[in-house]
Amino acid sequence: MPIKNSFSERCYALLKTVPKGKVTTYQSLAHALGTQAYRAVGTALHHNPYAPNVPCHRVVNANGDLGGFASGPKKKIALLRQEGVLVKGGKIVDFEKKFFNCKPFK
DNA sequence: TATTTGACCAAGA
DNA sequence: ATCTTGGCCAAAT
Repeated sequence: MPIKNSFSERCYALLKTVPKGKVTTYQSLAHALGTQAYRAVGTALHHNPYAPNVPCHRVVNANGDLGGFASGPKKKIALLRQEGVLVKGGKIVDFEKKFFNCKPFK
């Protein structure tokens, strides 16, 4: 019973569309999904049942801060670094350049 | 069904 | 600049 049309599933689907080397925000994801539930997005990603399949490390806070990560912030920084996104002092370097605004999800 | 919680955000002090 | 407060909405209990 694979296909579940829950809010979380939509988050993952949309998140998979974020290109490598870019980051998005919880707010952008939620807004693209047609809701204001930034927090619900965070909750969904924390569960993260599609672990490596979904690039949950590309999601950061709207103010350019690193945000959270289930396996610890170090891991998240390392993954971002591999994709060319640098993190300094818990902040995304050149956040505005790396930011990817999600398009509305059908 | 109701209450609580959370990988958030924005505004105020 | 930091800290507190209120608000948003889905998922878990």
